[in-house]
Amino acid sequence: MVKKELSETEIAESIPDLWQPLTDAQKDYLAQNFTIQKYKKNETIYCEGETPKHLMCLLKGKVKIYKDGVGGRSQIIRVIKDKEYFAYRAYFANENFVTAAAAFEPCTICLIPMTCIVKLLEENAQLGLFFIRQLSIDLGISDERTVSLTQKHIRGRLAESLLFLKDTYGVEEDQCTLSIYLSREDLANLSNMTTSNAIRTLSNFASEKLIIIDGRKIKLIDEEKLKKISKIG
Amino acid sequence: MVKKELSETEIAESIPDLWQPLTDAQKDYLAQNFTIQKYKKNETIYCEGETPKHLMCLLKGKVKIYKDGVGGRSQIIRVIKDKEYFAYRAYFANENFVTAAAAFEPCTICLIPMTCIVKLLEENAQLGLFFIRQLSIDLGISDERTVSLTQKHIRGRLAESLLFLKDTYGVEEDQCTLSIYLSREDLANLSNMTTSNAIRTLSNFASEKLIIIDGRKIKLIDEEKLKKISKIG
DNA sequence: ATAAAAACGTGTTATATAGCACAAAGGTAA
DNA sequence: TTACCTTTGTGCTATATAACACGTTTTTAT
Repeated sequence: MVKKELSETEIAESIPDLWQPLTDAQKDYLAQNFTIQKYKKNETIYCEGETPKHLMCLLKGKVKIYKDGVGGRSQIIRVIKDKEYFAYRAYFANENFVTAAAAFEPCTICLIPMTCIVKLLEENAQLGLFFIRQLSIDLGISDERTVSLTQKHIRGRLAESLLFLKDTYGVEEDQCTLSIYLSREDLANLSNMTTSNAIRTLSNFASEKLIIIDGRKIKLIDEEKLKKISKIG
Repeated sequence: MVKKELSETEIAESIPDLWQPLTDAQKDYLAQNFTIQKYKKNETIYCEGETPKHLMCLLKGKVKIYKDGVGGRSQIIRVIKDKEYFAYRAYFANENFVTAAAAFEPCTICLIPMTCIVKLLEENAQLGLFFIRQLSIDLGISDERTVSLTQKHIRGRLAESLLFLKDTYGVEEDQCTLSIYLSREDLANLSNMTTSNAIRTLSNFASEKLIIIDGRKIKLIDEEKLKKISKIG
């Protein structure tokens, strides 16, 4: 494995939204206080109940935020792609984590102590607006998701998840293969259904020529139809 | 109807969390820019799809934030009690409303143009922290709720709603009658179930002596048992 | 290379909850 | 009062989806 250390500048370029509103002194302060951490595939990043200490920025990889509910069933709440921030909500709400986070793939994460962030927030209002915007977007998504997951039928929920994965992580060069290869179980946990129903429904979509499945590789063929299925529930 | 105009000071006292971090000049600015609006019982406050323009602070009354989903089913996303702020999320996310709001009871609402708020935010970092905190709390609740509504069984969801209503709106002098009188339909929409199942489950709780129902009046008798039912799903 | 363990796939059954129909009660308006 | 509409309540039926069991394939570890 080639391991290249990321330079300070490279880090900064990776996290422009947060970095940009800062003064030079503030940038310096941040640069002196972050650490880099690597996580293996499927490794837990934080657990439910733990006390949040750092703002995390995903520099490389893919992360799931999930919650274990009743009867061992797990629900994926949201997913993180590179250059996104996470793990800060609970700190701001003055709570322990109510969710857990794990790496879908090998990840590189930049950690910044929340105390540093709060210090910067007290002197830089633009930074505050950055978090307000991010939290507002996430809250809207969460509200939409509550209704989708409770009211749509299985086919609608799975179609929605497939489209959502395309939106979030994009596709490969062929423009239709999802760039993320999830297990059937993760797909089920994302879509609020059992693993067997995810498998069955995926097969149905394939025989209806809406998608092509090759192991964990999923090609979206008829996106319009999938959107329709997602919409009508 | 006795109509008493609220004085500036009274308004200010009603909204301390937002008011408190402001300088005198900022308070003055706010005081010159708010308006008061009254809404009748069941009146719509804003609709899905509309463009948000004002921060709203509920001075008096009770409000539901809801979303109409597939097949005419409505889901109550959250409820607002007096002295709480709402309607600002969509503006910060630069979206139109994805939810609607309506008055459970006659309401008095203070409206502040979001442009004013943004102006204050740019010069007052403490105010930013207020919104960050509020959004963070709401996002946590929304995440918890997603899992509850999808994974718990009917009894668990209804028990949770009853306890939630007690937490939010409190009880009357007898210490057990919920201070809010909801229709069975609203109770169902809060708990993600059909009206008939809300009625049935409520009756079951009553015959199990967990609650006493008298029309829309609900007394919580065995709160411990309700908590247990809510927890195990 | 081989064993062990995960993940995947499929058929069958069980069940929670939605859907529907209809009656009774309560509130509202003329 | 009468009529009317909404809300509440109840029984029955239909159905979507979970649960289970079991075989096959793929991945991982030794």
